[in-house]
Amino acid sequence: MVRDKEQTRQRLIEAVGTALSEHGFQGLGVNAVARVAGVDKVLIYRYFGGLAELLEAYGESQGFWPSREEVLGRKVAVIKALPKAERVEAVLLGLLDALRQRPQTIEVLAWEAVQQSPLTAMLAERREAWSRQILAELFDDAGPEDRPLLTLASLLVAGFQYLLIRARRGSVYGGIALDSEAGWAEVRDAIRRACRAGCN
Amino acid sequence: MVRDKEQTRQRLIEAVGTALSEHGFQGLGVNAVARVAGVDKVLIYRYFGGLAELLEAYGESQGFWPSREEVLGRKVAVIKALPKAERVEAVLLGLLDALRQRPQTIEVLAWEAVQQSPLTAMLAERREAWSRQILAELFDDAGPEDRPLLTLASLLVAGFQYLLIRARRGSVYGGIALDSEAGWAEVRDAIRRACRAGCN
DNA sequence: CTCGCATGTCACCGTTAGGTGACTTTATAG
DNA sequence: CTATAAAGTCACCTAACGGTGACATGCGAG
Repeated sequence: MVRDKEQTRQRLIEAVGTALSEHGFQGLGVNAVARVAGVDKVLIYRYFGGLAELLEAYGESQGFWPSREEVLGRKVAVIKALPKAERVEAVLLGLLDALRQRPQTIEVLAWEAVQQSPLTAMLAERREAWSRQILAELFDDAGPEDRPLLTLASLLVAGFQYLLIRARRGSVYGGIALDSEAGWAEVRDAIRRACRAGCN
Repeated sequence: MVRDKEQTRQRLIEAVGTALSEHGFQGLGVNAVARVAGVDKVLIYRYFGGLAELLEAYGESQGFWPSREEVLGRKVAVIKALPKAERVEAVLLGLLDALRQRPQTIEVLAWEAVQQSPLTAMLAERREAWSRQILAELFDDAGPEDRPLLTLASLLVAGFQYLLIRARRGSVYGGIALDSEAGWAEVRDAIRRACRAGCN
């Protein structure tokens, strides 16, 4: 044993991610996390106060939601110069690809969709704040007349997030092959088409 | 006590629906269902073999997935005469309204999205079969060139199903007010716009 | 009427969960 | 060296779960 409080805290936080990837948010509990961390569960209470606070720390430490750079690349200025519909397209496709790299985030999204608890409420609020921020940054020239376009964007995000959630375990949805790159190429194509519809 | 096997079976099946509406698929277990039915849990094993088979019976009894009439109204012939994009639009809007009337079905959809089990696999397969059937009936004239349109349709269905799932407990997603009729009107409008994009 | 079987009740088992108090070990300040 | 407080271990509690065997009860055939 190392007898180092900070390191043990860190191991617990990482164990949350591991447990999420391996067994999903179901079965995520004090006992499971402690088991994965190889640590006594009582330390969760001592160091964090409880599972809720540990999960909160996990949410802070990991940027479990992708950063703006991860979604947009480094070309924010380029994107801002595009017409609105193409801006939406760039954000959506970037977000899709970023999320596909983050199984733990998808797991949290699934959780959020299914359970309402103080923790998931916090995560949901953070996600909403994130989208408001993107909006403010990339669409500062948007007025009420762009509301339909932005609603369409949210609907499309909802759509591929749902597909990502189902792809964790299932392999096909509505004829789309979720386990093949070809299937996701079709999804990307559908997003592009839908965005073009938003402009008029 | 009534001492009527068939009636008790029926009460158990109905209790599944009640338990689903009241407490969600989480916490749906032998004990909970028996409690709601006001019946001893051992009867679930005696009459059905176990919870899985009881749930299967629930899936059969309730048309928990809406019928074609419920989605399309009685005007199938009229819809078939429309251009493809408008046909998609009619199906999607009909499905959205039908699902909004069926909280239990939405609960099952959430479940399906989150847990992979023999039962949810069966439900998922049934849903896929349903969509294949709609496709065959309404789009018998569709060729490979319509594949993008149908992918877009599936993406939009995924989108509003996700919104329906979140609307059970949350109230806002990506700026859309899920607890107000105005929010859903925006969603419907976005679906219409996206469908129009599919034709070219 | 009464006997037998179908119907329904009850008590109990093992397991797992969240949670807590009391214990042991180790680093370090004095 | 030693006292002490932090760090970590252990044993145990209650509750809920899925599941099962033994029991009580009422209906209907003979």
